[in-house]
Amino acid sequence: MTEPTTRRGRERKSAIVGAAATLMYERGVRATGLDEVLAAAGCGKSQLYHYFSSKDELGAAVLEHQLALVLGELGQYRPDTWGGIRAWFDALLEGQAKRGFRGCPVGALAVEMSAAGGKSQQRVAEAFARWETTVAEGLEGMRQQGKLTSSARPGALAQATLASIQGGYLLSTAHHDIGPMRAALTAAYARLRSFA
Amino acid sequence: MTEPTTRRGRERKSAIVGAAATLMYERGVRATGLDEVLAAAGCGKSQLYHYFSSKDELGAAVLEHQLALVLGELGQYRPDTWGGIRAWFDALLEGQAKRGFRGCPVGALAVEMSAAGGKSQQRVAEAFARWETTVAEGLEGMRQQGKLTSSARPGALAQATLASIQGGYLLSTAHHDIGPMRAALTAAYARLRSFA
DNA sequence: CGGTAACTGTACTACTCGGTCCAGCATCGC
DNA sequence: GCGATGCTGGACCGAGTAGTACAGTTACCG
Repeated sequence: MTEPTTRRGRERKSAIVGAAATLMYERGVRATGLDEVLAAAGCGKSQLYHYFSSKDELGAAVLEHQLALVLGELGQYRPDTWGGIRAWFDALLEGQAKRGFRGCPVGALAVEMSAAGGKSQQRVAEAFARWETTVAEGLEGMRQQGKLTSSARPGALAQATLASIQGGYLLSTAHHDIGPMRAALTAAYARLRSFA
Repeated sequence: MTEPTTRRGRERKSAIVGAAATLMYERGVRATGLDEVLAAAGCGKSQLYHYFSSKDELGAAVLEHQLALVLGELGQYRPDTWGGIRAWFDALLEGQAKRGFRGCPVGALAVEMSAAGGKSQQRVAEAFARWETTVAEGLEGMRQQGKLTSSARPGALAQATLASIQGGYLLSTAHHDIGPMRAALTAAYARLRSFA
């Protein structure tokens, strides 16, 4: 609700969002109690309601936080080169295994928040739109550089790629095995290469 | 817990699972209260605990119910022919739109249940394994008929296909738009055709 | 250094939800 | 018909949860 003005305030708010992000990612949004979040963040309830008007708004901040994480990682690579895409895919696989097969930091929240309807669903749609746009821009760059045929549709390709990523995460999480995600990303990469 | 022996008993149990399936699919597992389920099924709490020992077991029955739905639909087509696969994909798209972009009947539950851990997660893994096997068997048939090259790996292809389906559902649900799912399934089909 | 506003801890409330219990009703073999 | 068993309704309980109230502390600014 209120934006923090002091250094301490900013740190507290950030700690709350961080703790909430971890717990909601691991257990799910609805399964995470505010008391747990506060205990993990090491502060009381008044702070939470000083900065957020409801659990819903905290969820929105968490979604934003997780999206920034994902886009930040993507930003470390060149999504307009074949090597960059490949490296990004490898990083996704490694991250999923390292985090214990808990799924996509954004996608895991997305399913629950989409079902909730209302503003939550709208926020999820926007988050994915930003992710899709980032990927599509990379593909558009490749098309202009002649690395992709002019018949390639960056928007649709970006959506199909993201779908493979999300589906790969989902199956990998269900099986607690990286295999399905690797198969999904291999297929996604081959699909992109077919337009080279 | 107890299996019903009379006709009335079977109908009641079936009504409970059906109502729970609808509600859990629409709102999520944890967001669905037992009282809501019972109200929708038109019976009291003692029935539920006469047939199920916990909400968790009810969830397992719902998952089974939804998987049967999905496999039943798949069974209407010939998953070892190009036309059959195409028709199946079209049916998936149509179903998603018709049900109001609520996602995959199985996948929507899967995310929440996987995060819950324990037996729930195991059951989800098994459900997807059965789905994957069914698709893989179709592809294996195609390979033996020479419709797919011998280098094609039915298991991995089935996983990649399912990943595209799940990811397509997820994005389509987030955007409330069939476009992303269509893009995902188009890519999945093209990937399969590349082994023709 | 002093006042103001931001920040913080915690007790409390109102409510929801999973699960239990028990008394009563239907059903079916004999 | 009649007992045994399966089925049914709903009141009840305890745990947990989102959100509030309020009094006290800390940090910034002139």
